[in-house]
Formats: sequence, structure tokens, C-alpha cells
Amino acid sequence: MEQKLKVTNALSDPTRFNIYQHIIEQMEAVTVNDIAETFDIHPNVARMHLSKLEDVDLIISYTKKTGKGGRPSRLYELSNHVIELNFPHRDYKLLSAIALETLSKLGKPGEKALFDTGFTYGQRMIDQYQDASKLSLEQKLKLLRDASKLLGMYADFHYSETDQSITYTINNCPFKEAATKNESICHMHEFFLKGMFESLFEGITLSETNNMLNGCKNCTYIAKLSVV
DNA sequence: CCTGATGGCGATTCTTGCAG
DNA sequence: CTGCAAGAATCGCCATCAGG
Repeated sequence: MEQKLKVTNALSDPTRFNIYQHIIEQMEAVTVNDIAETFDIHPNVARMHLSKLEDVDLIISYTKKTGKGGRPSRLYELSNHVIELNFPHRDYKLLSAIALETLSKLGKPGEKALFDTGFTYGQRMIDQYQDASKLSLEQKLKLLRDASKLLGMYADFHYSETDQSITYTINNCPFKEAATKNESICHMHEFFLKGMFESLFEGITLSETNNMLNGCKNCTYIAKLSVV
């Protein structure tokens, strides 16, 4: 509880909250000067904000030689610490653990049901917006971007015209901790993504190239389009 | 020794809460 | 609404640190 209060206090300052958001969105670690420049604040202020975020374990820091001489600079990046805030108390984590354990007791059919439901939810995620068939490629990509943002995945997209493919990089997996304990969750997430893509593009094939659980920095998928 | 970066500290400005 | 006090945020300066 005390930790939650510290976290809410640390994030109550808008500048600090935006810095934290910025660090989540950045794929690279940031320096005091990066933050000072990005937010147009004095480096001392940036350092103060960063140390406050570090105090509550939202971010971690380490030193790295710059190669230019001088004192090594301090780099800040997102910690693995996950803080959940629910007011009043709700325990969706426990609920999902119970649901998942129930499914696993059902064996293979349970696992299949999990994947199918993941796929359906992925489709629904897209279908709630508008009729995808009428959208241009740019609009479809924007929709994917919006949906990913809503899901907190901080994803990057890269469309290659020559390959007719979309490289989809997830920098923050919302199921990471759960997936570490239960591999099925990761597969379910892949089905969820398939659902999203298939709702937008006909005859698409989605393949995984990177996975956080295998030590990669992010999860990357390549969606091969046959019909755009 | 020079350079570039950190971090401590005092001064100033801004914000908030409270009493009259 | 106004004035005041306290605390937080910010700024600027400077000592210190560490690599070339």
C-alpha cells in the first residue's frame, strides 16, 4: 500500500508522468539530456524527475561510457517492476488465474477454446471501429496503431511495399508476466493478433520472428499480405 | 589537463491550503 | 476575495568525478 502511494505521488506530476510515458514508448534507454531536450526543461530538473521515478522502481538506471571522454553518462530505462493500481480493490489477476487454471484442466479442448476466444477478441477489437473492408491501407494501418495503443502494446509498424508485408513490433506485452508462467497465454495473444489482422486483411499469414520470452527486446511478427 | 557529465545546494518562482 | 505561509518545482551555479 505504501508503495502504491509512493507511485501515485511520483506520477502525480504531469511532467513526470509524461517522462514515464516517453520512456515506455522509447525502445532505447534515455539520458538526462535526452529528457531535458525532449521536454524542454533544465537537465537538473530532468535528473530530479528521473531519480524520483527510479526511487519508486518504475525505472532503473546504469552508467555507460560515452566514448567521448568525461564522466560516463547515466542511462535510464523501464524496470521490470509492474505496479497495478485498482481503486477500490478489484482482483482481475486472480480472476484470470482461476479462469486459466480451469481451462487447463480441460486439456486440449480447453487450450483450443482459449485460442479461439483470443482470435475472436482480436477480431472484435478491430470490428468495433468501422467496416474495415472500405478502408485504405493507410487507414487500416492507422486503425491497427490506434488499437495497439489502446491495448498498451506500444507497437511499431513497418509496411514494406516490395514484400507486401507488415512488420509488427510489440514493445510492451500486456500479458508478459502472465505469459512467463503460462506459455498458452503467449499463443493466445498470437491468435488475438491474428484476429486483428484477419479482420483487416484477407488471406493474411502471420509469423513470429522475435519473442520477449526468448530473451528478445520485443515481440515481432510479420504479416504477409496476399490481398491488400 | 581538458572535457563532458553528475549531483548538491541555495535562490527564486509557482502552487496550494487556510484564515480572516 | 485577499493575504499569508508552507511546500513543491525549477533554475543556475559550481564542485566533483571519470575517461581520453
